[in-house]
Amino acid sequence: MELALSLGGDTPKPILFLEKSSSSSCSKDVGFCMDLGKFSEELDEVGRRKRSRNHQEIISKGSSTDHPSLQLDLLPFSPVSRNTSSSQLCFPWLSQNLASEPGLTHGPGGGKAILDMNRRQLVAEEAEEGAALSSPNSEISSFQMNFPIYRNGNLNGKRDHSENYNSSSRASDEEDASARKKLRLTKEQSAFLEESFKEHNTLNPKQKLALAKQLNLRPRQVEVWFQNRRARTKLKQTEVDCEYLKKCCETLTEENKRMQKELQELRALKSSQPFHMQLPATTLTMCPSCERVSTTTTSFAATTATATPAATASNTAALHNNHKLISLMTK
DNA sequence: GGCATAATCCATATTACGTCA
DNA sequence: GCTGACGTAATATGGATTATG
Repeated sequence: MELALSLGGDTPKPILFLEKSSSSSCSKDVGFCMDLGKFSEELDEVGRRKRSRNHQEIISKGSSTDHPSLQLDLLPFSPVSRNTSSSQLCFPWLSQNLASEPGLTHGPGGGKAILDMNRRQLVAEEAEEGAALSSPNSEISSFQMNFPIYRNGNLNGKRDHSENYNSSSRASDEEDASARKKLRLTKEQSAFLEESFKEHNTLNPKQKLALAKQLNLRPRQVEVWFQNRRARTKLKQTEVDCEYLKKCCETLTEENKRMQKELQELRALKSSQPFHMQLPATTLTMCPSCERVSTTTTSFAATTATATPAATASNTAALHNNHKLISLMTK
């Protein structure tokens, strides 16, 4: 399915060619490649979501768009057919559409370059990666965007698995077609994505496409990167929160211990006091004005100490005021 | 307007690959 | 060279939201 990408949908280099062309396969003004890229991505997305459920849905989706020439040929790229021999992957529409495209006048051998690139990549890579990851040696590499593609750490020259992707080794490596490929982003790409993430941790479609174009990645890769980045951020935040709660727990435990100790001391003190000084006095008081009954709990000593007639009268007045307030509030 | 369906985006869990000690 | 740990790209899945008929 993702071979649609090899048409240049998500590949910046062909975009430069094709944006200028008046697309015969696309009725929109956006341009063949951008639109096709979106379509490819949609197919990719839908395929990813639906392929395990019902491949027929992909067909129906494809047929409902403005790109009737694409949908049927994309079907072989379902995981079921991942083991399909790359030599069997014939896409007549690819050569027809590109080679015969009137707008594709990009210098001598340009169309052939694309075809060659596609052919190489068809052989060299899984179809799903298609032309999104173009060979640095491609004739059209001069149209490279700001961020060239480096596979498998080739940037630093630490590893060079490129030979694993050439036709000779790959041809005998058909059984590996089902193996998942993993692109290691370059430092520049990661840094750029990080900067973008700082500005906004979610992407709208335009931003996604722009980033993808600028970084020479597929929009889906940008999307996945942001998803994973959000997940990492959340994970780290969770760790920070966990640490904070852990410290809070420790603090509270310490405080609990301290208060338990204090309680024990108070109990010990209480047991050493005379009985009448120990118990708090709970008294029922009736308000003489509204005849409300309220409970007041004070220490016996405090009760006796403040039980002068004047104080009692003042307390009664205050109590009645409280009752009036309560009555107003509860109305 | 209410409903069903599809499409899209996102979060989350998981897998698998690349790197390094 | 082998191996395990780790980071992370990629995948799978389901929920929420929105658009469409």
